[in-house]
Amino acid sequence: MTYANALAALADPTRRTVFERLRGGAKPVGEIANGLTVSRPAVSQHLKVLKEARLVTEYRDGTRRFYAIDTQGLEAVRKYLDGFWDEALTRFKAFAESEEPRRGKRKGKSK
Amino acid sequence: MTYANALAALADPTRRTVFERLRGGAKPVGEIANGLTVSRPAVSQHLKVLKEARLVTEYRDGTRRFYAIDTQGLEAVRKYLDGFWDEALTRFKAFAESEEPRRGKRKGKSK
DNA sequence: CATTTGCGTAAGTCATAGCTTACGCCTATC
DNA sequence: GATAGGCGTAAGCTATGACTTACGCAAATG
Repeated sequence: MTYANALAALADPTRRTVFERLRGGAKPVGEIANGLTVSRPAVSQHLKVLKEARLVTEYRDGTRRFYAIDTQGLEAVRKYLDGFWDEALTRFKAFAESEEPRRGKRKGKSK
Repeated sequence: MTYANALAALADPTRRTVFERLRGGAKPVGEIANGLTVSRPAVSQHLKVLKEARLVTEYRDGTRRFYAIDTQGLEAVRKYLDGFWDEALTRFKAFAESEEPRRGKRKGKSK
């Protein structure tokens, strides 16, 4: 059930920011934390969560710890989401959209 | 930023259960809540969150409210995740994997 | 028109998640 | 071998989110 951990990990905004900072490639913790509003220990804690969710990998070089994106967690989430694109689902969706207007008022407001 | 709401919505286990119950097609609230460990009002609150995240749509039939999966939220998340599959990323991943063993100990243990 | 069915919403409780500061462990360097 | 850099972890605080019960509203039903 890695997809569950990955979803929970990606749900937090600052943790997503940490994760997104790894887009360009592997970075040590200090560099990741630099410029963020939260403290460096907070970043360490986020990285721990991301690691357990298979979203990042870690390797050490001297005194530093480099973190890089791990595609395992991403793939797990992707697979989970793909399970909702069944033809049965989209077929129903088409049905609902043609049925709904007859029922009456759809709430057009966004938020 | 719908993907952010969708990720937050899918992070909760019981909310995911609610969402997954819509796989077979649209269902009224009572039917969704039936068999779950949480109360029906709790389900209503979850559906509200899912709706704001564009993960479900709602339409009414008499006194009932039917909920069905909305692919908008799913697509938003999918797009977000796809942004991490850049060639630059996978290229780096290959680099890291060839570089890492030389550095020494990789932590092979899972949890 | 009173009652029932099917919901959403309000209010309040409780657990948890994210943050901080303080501390301690490695590794490198002098 | 002492010092400094780079992190992870522990402990504690606080906000938030998931739940409950109580209530109220709209549509169907008699």
